[in-house]
Amino acid sequence: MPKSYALIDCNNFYASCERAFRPELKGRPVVVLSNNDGCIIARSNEAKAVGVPMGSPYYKCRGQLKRHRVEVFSSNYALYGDLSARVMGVLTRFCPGVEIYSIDEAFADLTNMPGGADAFARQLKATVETWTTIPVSIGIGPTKTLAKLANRFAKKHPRCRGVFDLTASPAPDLILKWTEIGDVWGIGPRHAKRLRKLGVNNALDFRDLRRDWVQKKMTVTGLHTLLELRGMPCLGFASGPVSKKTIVSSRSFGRPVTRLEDLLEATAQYMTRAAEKLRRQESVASHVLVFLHTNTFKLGEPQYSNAAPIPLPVATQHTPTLIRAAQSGIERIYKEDYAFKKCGVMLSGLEPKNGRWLNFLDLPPNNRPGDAPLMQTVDACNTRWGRDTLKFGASGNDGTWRMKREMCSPRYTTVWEELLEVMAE
DNA sequence: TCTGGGGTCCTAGGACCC
DNA sequence: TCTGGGGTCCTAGGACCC
Repeated sequence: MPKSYALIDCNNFYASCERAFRPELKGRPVVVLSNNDGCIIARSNEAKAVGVPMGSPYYKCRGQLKRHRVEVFSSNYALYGDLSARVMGVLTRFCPGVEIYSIDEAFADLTNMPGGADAFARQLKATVETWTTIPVSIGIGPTKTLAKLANRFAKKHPRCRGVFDLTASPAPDLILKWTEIGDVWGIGPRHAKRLRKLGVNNALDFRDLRRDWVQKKMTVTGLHTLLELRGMPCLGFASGPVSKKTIVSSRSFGRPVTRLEDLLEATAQYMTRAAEKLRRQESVASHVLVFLHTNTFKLGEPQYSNAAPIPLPVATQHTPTLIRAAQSGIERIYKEDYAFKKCGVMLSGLEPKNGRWLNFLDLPPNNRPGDAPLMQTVDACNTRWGRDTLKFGASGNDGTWRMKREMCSPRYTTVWEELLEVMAE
């Protein structure tokens, strides 16, 4: 029985979020910057139309943005995360199976939808937009890769009005031919370049290649893409949350950092975030990795980068233990007289908190009876009264290394003090 | 002055085991 | 002149994704 997968994708998601509480920005060019106001990472259609490039450094296109009177925002993940949850909430309410793929995308299984997938998708799109203000596009295909491809087509062709069902198309090959090879999901810039040299210019050309050749040159991942384009599902569909296998928290600094004390503070702060994510998915970590590096864009300056692995005797989710491990790693690899740009932590060797083998090392003092209730209390307070209501002294107070966010919009939906105010007369 | 952050999967090669 | 065969685990690096 052939499947019908839908890919629901929010249009210009971060830019659309900035408009949610600023309706006067509709029809105006809007861009959103990465952390530290570094690069342009989201653009409204109007910003794309005036030629603002994706991914380029903000300081390089400041003049252009000003000339076109583009509205510029620092990224506001509190807002985007919350609006994402609302969009996903609508999808899970109406679709039988939903796989949340990223902050702005989800797959849904629309096989055997009464009334047909296309009609259902149009209704779904209208509901998401009415309830959240976020515009979405929906592509439907017999595999995830083809649903992605259909989604791109839905976005680019006004006649689709935001929804395109490849399984109901009279000429699916034409849609494949229209899709450039580099725009196929799973084919990145490297493979695209190689393929173009061989005259493989679009999804249709690729689909008709020999499978053993593709497997040899592009490993089984390339083979999966090939088969998916032929309509054979190779990528699994996971409704429900999937636990991460690694958790990373890292940031570039707002200014160059040379002092060990600042690096230790930042490390504690990042580990606090990583450990929160770890507990949220109810895992424990048995391995910590810390890393730091100088600014690789500064070609004239002395460069240094290093990483330190720290195996833990007992897998844990206890923030102070994880902070101590990470800081010991930083002390090991720190060198004086370098201007550091970034550091970070990674947790790996993750296992479910319950349902793993215990050993005698799990006893005190490695695992004290008070540790778990302490972390539960900290998490509960921070959930109820806001992030960092309770925090660890090791992460400091107002370190000047913290990131730059000079054009941040209010956290309209997650912080009481920043709620939208409306005048009624 | 100013260039993001967080993931996954695959393969090759080294270390180590019997 | 001559130096096995078969495994596992780990890490680094490449490629891709949002």
